[in-house]
Amino acid sequence: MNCKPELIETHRYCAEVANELESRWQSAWSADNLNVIGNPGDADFDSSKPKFYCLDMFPYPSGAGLHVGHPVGYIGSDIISRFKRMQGFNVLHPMGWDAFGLPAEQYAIETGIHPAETTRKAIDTFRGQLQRIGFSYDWSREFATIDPEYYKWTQWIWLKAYSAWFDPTLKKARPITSLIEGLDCGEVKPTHGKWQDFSEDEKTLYINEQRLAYLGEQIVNWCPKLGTVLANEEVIDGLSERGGFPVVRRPLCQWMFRITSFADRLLEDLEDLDWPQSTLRMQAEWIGRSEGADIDFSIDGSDASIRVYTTRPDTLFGVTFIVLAPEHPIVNELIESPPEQCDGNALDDYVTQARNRADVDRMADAKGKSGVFSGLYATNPATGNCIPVWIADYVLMGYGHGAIMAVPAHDQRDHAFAEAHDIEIIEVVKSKTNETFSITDKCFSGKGVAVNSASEYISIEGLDTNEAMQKIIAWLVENNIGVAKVNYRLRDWLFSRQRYWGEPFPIVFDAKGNHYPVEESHLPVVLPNLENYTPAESEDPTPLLGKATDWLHTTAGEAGVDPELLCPDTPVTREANTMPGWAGSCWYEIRYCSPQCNDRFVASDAENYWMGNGVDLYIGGAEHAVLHLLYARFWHKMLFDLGEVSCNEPFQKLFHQGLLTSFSFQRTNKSLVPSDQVEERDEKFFEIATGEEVERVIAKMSKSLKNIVNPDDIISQYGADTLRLYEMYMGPLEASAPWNTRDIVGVHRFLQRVWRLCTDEHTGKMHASLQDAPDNTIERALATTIAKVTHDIPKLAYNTAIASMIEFVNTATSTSKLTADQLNQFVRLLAPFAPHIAQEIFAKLGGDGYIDVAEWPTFDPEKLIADKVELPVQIMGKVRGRVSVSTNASDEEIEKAALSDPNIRVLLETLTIKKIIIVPNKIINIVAN
RNA sequence: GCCGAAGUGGCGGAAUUGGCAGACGCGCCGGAUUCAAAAUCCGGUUCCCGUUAAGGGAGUAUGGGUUCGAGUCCCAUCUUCGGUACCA
Repeated sequence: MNCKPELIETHRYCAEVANELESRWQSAWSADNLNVIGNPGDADFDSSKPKFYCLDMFPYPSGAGLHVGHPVGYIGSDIISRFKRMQGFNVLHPMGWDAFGLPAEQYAIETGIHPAETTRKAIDTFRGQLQRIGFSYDWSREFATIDPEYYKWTQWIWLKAYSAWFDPTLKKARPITSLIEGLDCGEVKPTHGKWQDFSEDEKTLYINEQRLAYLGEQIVNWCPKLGTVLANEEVIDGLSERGGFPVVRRPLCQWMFRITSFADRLLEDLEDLDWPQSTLRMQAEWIGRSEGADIDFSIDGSDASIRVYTTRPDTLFGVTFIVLAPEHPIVNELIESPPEQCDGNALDDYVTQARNRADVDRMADAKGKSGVFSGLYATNPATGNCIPVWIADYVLMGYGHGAIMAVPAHDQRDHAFAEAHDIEIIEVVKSKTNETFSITDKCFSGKGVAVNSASEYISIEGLDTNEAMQKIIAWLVENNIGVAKVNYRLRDWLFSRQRYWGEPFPIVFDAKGNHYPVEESHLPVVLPNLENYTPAESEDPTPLLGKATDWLHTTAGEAGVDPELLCPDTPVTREANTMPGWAGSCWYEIRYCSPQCNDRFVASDAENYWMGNGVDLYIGGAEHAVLHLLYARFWHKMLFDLGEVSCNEPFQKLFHQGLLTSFSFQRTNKSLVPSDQVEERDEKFFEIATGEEVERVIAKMSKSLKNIVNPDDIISQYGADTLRLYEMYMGPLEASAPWNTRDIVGVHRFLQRVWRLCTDEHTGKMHASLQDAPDNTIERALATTIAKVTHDIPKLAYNTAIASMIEFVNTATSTSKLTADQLNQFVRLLAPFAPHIAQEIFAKLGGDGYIDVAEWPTFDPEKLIADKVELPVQIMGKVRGRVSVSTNASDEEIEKAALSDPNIRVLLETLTIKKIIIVPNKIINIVAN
């Protein structure tokens, strides 16, 4: 007898077999362009078929390569894409690279290697790793944001915004020429003065101020030593996170986007989107629309006044002080000539300190409620009372007018400040429900009834909050003190960076500082090479591209400025700032429709077909819930208004995949131990160095914790199909779950059993045992599985779909009565999840062509209905027995069956039946006592 | 602080509208097979009491409530994770 182990193992589904067949089919798919999809107008493209545009958030290709967390969302999108293809959809499923960004630039600073070189290399690594997982991307549509043919159009879109304004009457973006025409013919009035009286320079200035992309001053965190601007989170206590150098907050003139003009539409249009509730809410809160009033407080002994914004004008009688942000314009004047009661030096110190603190730090000592008295007094217009003006950093310059009317009785922060600085607290709103409430202990910020709210000027005494607000606003307007106002938290978008590795702006400046756009024919403005990438130490913010002097200084003609605007030999300076990382990701979903189009940013008919009502499914991490998704929506709306795209919203349905976490180990003092320094003994974990027991906890995958898992390793051990299946089987796609290498064997064994259903492991041949006549149990199990998988895939409930397939295979294995046709149907169900093994078995069964284009199995609903059903019988909600009845039995029959059950009969002997509840095909509950 | 999400066996997780809690997988236990082991196949596996069994009790973070019936609905509390803006 021959029992050499290697012979027995030869035809078992294992890593070698998986890897062999996976590479073989991947090559075949690629050679036959299986996943290349055409566009409307192409010879073999059927545009009468429904479309499904399934998009992944494209990755930033880091030098470290993929880890197993990256593919989670990609596997999810691949499954539904393959499913839709089998259901007869035209599926657009592309992939590309978000390739501008800081890490490559940092690396270039350290090594001198051009970011393009490292980025291209990283892209190759990523592409290779993704392809090995067997995704059905149409790689012919691949592009990177750093491709000049791509960023040419990023620059072009920016020019569109530069050449547009927001028409407040039509509530949409329009070409800037329509503004100029409107102003010239008097249809549009400037916000101040008469257009005819404007000088040419004033006119230009005014027009420039109206552009959707405009130059504005913004405060930035400048670190002179590092020669760079830092993000808020990179600044800790006024020092740079990297190196600990001083950081100053100072204004800088930069390109901005007028996203605030679109605030209303960005908010309203959220309603029609099929997005996670939590994300919709986060976007809405970020936009932060509020209704209230602007109110002017006159300063005593001066003609000037302070304008504040409030959401609660009804609390005007309770205003006992005013607070200005340290950055408020009046504060500068105070420092220069301090009033009598104001300590100018102390104020100067406070303002300097506050200005250089990040908002995060201001937030940190919320309890301190620091502030300085300004020496000024203002008048409360409702009471005529004289109230002090304070300066405190809990008021931010970036919101409202940088000044507030403080109502300590009804605002948490004002209350804390008043307590700290001994300022009067006057209650002006009484809660309708909580009568025993004491305003000296804490504030009441809800709505209620106005009290203490009458004076010789106006009374709102006894009015409900809403009525009170209306009445006081009417009075404010009548007396020219204030006006109703809608306010947004959203600020205009700062779009300049002083970096190298980003898209250059297609714009130049003349000697006087006037700006001129580069004409489309001269796009792209290509990023010049630099000798080295280290920023220069400097007191003034300087863009890195300023080093490329040859490129920087040119002539209008060479740069491509319209000769009618500027004589071609005029010397000009190029814009040396670059666009931020967000730029490329703001419109990539559009470009995928026709990535090779070179006469337009997208071919209209392709955009029309694929974008239709927007991307049908957009999968990506929740960390992009606000910024990326808001910015992309803004660009899309702008392009829609200007007639460049056909729909109003880019992403119809959005899904966030969960974070893939990993295990880590924690000492008793809560510090973490890298995973390679821990050993497992008897299901307990010990730190090797100390022998101390450590606790296994969930943590993010990180280099320092040594708990990163590389998909390549998993594939070489089990194959790509096992990796795909495991990542989807771990739990719901939207939930975070810890990677546990131990569990992978489960799905691998499942694939082995699938393999064994048709393959003799000794010979590698097809089983002769496949039946001809279908068995009823198997038929029903198969129908159930088809129903479950077909139902679960559109919900992206892959874990339960896989569980039902496992159940089917277990049934098929234990009965061994499967027919070739049943197996064929089953592998078609499996194909979206584990495409390679499914394809191999499909081919072995004599399937025609590729399984990817085979038909999705259907089932006869009749087969799902059993003729008998077992019902649990409860007495007072506890299961005491079970009866078997026919599915269509009447309530009387069921009741009779339940009461005649011996167990039930015994139990009921001492009880009186009050009621019997029968839930059809579910349960019987006898109410008795 | 505020907002959002979530707490179910030893572990990952199942559970249409309130209707048999623990599907499926891992791990563990037992059996078949084997000289033996691996692999495979079959069976068991929430906890407690019941020496086995029949059976009983408890149980979905905690404490209340609604209901014939609650993992699911309501109120309060605790814990964890994610987001963040002292937003007037």
